[in-house]
Amino acid sequence: MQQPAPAPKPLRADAARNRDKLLVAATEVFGERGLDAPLEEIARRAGVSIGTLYNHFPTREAFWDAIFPERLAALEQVTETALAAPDAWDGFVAFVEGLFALQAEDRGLNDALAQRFRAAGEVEQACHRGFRHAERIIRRARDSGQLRPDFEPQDLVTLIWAMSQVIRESMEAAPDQWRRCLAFFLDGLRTGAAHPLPVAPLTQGQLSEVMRSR
Amino acid sequence: MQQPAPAPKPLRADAARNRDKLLVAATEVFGERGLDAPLEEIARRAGVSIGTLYNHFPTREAFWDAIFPERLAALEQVTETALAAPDAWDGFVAFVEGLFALQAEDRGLNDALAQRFRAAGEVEQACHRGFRHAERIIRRARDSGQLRPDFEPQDLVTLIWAMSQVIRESMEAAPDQWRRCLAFFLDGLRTGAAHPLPVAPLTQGQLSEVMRSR
DNA sequence: GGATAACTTGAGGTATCCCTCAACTTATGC
DNA sequence: GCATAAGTTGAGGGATACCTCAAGTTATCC
Repeated sequence: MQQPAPAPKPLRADAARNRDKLLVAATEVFGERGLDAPLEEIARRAGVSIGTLYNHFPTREAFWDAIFPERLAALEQVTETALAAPDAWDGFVAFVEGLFALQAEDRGLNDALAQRFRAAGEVEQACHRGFRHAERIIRRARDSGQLRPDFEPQDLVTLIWAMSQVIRESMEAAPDQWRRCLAFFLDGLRTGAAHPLPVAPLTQGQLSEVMRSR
Repeated sequence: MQQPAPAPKPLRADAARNRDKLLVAATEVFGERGLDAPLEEIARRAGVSIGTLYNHFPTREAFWDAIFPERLAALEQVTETALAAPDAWDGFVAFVEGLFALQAEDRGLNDALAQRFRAAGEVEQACHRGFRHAERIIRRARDSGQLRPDFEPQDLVTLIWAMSQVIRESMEAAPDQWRRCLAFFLDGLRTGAAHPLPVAPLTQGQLSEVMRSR
């Protein structure tokens, strides 16, 4: 029923070793320098020629497909913990804190979630699933009366944009600052803090346009 | 007492014309594409060779020094309006809204204020002055009891990082979204909304380190 | 150990952007 | 008008990064 891979094709021993070295290097390099890091740096750090890199990963995106599922699994862990929290607000807070903590650990993930790079394939799938789960966390917190009722799931996207920049800029000099910024933001998301909003949330169309570009 | 310019040197008529065309083009190009726009695009749009561009503006920063003082004057206008507001909180809100509205109009200014590029010379001076004024606006709003007392002037820097990314990402598809995001944030900055913060504000040292890098 | 398919290599072509400078053009003052 | 200083030009050299492919190397199977 699932037809997993058309032709798994076992790799030759040396090729498998090189693939692994490339993946390790790519994880490091993307994590440190972001998703636009030069591929040649990855090849160099893996101790492999640029040709071999392209042999195993014909595009930059192929790396992402190989790297991010694991990272996004960590995110799913965060999601589950959040949904399991006895208090809905605490769950919501745990979710965003966990999410941003992951982004703060990995510049590549930060770039990916901030939509600074067009996700495709596996990564896009996982993002969709993640967003679906986030919706549940948001609705639950709203229904409990603690998260302000006009905070829509789309607003999470905006929040991620905002925090991703704070994380990026303060990463070296003050790696915890994003928590302070988030705390301000969260204080504005409590029902008791809510004042009328001046602008409607992103529409579905705007959302996908925003995702499409770049 | 002031010794304004060591040698003003009147330009030849055609040179002055070219300089103007370059400034107009640079304002457009930086405004549309950000501070890392290719200089060759500016020369092209000015209808002038790349050599002439370098003749008038030997570095990218020279353009900024020529362009931004005017833009930053608009910011000073915003500042004054904010300080003149009868209500201190309204003044604070007017200040941040005015600031981000300017950033939303001009990708270059957005880049500059988000510290995405090392400012130097005139621009840096103007930023310092602007920050000094912002401090007064913040203190005034705190003293009035409306802005939460633990919001420090340094936190404005973080807020600017956050909003600059939101502005950049939503610029085309939903150019007003930043106002919604800011509204959430502002609701968290009212005294009534305040909960204890988990992290201390940026120290002076961290602040200047952050400014130094990139 | 040899044949063969699998894999690796890295020089080199493309592209973009930076910046310079020797040769040319033109405004200006006499 | 003409001499000259002022200004303009754009080819070209330097960097960086992308990606390809013909030639060379190596694991694997018998």
